Amino acid sequence: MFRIGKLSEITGISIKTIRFYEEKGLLSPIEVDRWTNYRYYDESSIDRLSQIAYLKNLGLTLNEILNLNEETLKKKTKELTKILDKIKSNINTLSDLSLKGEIVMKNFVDDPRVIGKWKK
Amino acid sequence: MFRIGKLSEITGISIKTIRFYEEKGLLSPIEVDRWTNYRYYDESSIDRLSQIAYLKNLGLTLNEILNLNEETLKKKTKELTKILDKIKSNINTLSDLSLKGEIVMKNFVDDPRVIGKWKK
DNA sequence: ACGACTCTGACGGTGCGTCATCGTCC
DNA sequence: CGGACGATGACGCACCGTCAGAGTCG
Repeated sequence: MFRIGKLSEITGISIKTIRFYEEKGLLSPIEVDRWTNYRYYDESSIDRLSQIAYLKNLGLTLNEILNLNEETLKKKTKELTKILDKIKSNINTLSDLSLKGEIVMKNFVDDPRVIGKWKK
Repeated sequence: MFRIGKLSEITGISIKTIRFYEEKGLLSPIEVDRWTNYRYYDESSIDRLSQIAYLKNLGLTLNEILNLNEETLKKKTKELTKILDKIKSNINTLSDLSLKGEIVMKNFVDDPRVIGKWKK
């Protein structure tokens, strides 16, 4: 059993973040001293925290991690696939903008036209 | 000259958002009635709002839109490229997880091993 | 007893949505 | 005069970072 500072040191996850995860119901201390309110953890806490960090790194939100199931993963995969396409398209548009040096777009009332520049 | 509701209606951007952009220094009313504090806009406001929406859709943050220049766009392009790779890799990992039905990962102290499952 | 550690609580940042409670326009 | 419209202000969400001011451990 060790305290929050140790858990933070081992995992590289900040104390604040650990407490925040607790608040969200993601990770509970094994024990809490009723007098000092100090939190105590053990090896299983390291596992759980690792799991959270891992899933977060994959792009899951904390809520999704909280309600983890197969459905969650499939939805997330689809979601990421959409984002992927969007980003691809955005990268192309951005490179194009850099080349041309002007912002051409449709606004909500008129035809496409230049409504911004930034090159000197 | 028209008021904020009209601008919102034309652009499809919420009143709250328009006010928020103003607060951030992105878009100012053409005129403000000193007595009622009503904001008034014209055609150029529509252009500016279109521009903001367009750039935001490309993935720029409001701060980046505020300080828009070539450097910003190049940085953003690089940033998006990194994210693209990350998402690709995450999609692969997620599909893999869905197949296996278990969460295998390295935690911070031990070797890779299963520390989570979700399939019934 | 002293420094390092921990506690709770509050505010900040991003980009708004959503009330709530006013005054205003026509 | 009434209903739509506008104003300011505050709280909420996601995910924490960063104090501040207190108590605690070794």
